[in-house]
Amino acid sequence: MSGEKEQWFGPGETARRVGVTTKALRVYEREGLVVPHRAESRWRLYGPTQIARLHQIVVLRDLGLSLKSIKKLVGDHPRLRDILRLQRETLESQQDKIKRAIAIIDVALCQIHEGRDLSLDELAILTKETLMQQPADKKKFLARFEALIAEQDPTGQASRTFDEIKKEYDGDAHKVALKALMEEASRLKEVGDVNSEAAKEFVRRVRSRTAGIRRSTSQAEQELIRDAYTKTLAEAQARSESLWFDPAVLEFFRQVAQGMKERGELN
DNA sequence: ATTCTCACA
DNA sequence: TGTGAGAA
Repeated sequence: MSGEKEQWFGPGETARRVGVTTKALRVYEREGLVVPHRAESRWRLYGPTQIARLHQIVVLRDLGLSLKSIKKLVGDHPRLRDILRLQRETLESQQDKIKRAIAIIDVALCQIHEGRDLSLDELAILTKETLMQQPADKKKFLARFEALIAEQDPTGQASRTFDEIKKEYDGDAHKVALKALMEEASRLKEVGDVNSEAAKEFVRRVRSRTAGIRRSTSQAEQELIRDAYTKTLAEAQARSESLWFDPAVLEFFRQVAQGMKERGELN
């Protein structure tokens, strides 16, 4: 083909051209990502194929991929699109982690601000409660939830409503407030009286917060979303996936609201 | 300016 | 996932 002879470089020159250290080259070799040729002298020699592969390795590494995943990717013939999708997912999950950490700090700061001094032990408990939840499962749950809504939603109106609800509750302040609400709900549910004044008061309070959403959403859409939720929950439980909320608490308040409706205590 | 191994972060 | 030391 071309008159140009194949060029072979020693470790130093190769490292310089690829933008890594010779140490790194040998780590990649140890992990089975590149196999350089050897001169009689036992010196490593890197040719065009090796250099090309090294370039692939460094670009994937700069994306934050582990050597182990890079090994799988360069060995196979992956579409760049698939690599980027994969990496996007892991970055998103890291982002979730950071967001949860911030939420924990916000809750702690909030309590300190109120004059309540947290011990490290209490912070540890807070961390366990908030950080231990599985972001992957949560995302999976929400994705399935949305998919089921879309399935039964020819006009797309219910999906738009769901999007709005998600946006509405996406802020950190809302998340902290929501967490407080869930804790209160959990305590009320432990009491177990669906007709207690406290439970009914709680329902009224939550409904007043969500009045706007309910007003702008048709009965049919609300039912559609409810159905999708029930199905998603059933599927998740069938796979015994962990959830970040307690479905029993929601069911408890569904009963409270049901009772109130039957007695005409709700509009 | 290279090889290898080992300890260390 | 690399780095630095030390011997060859």
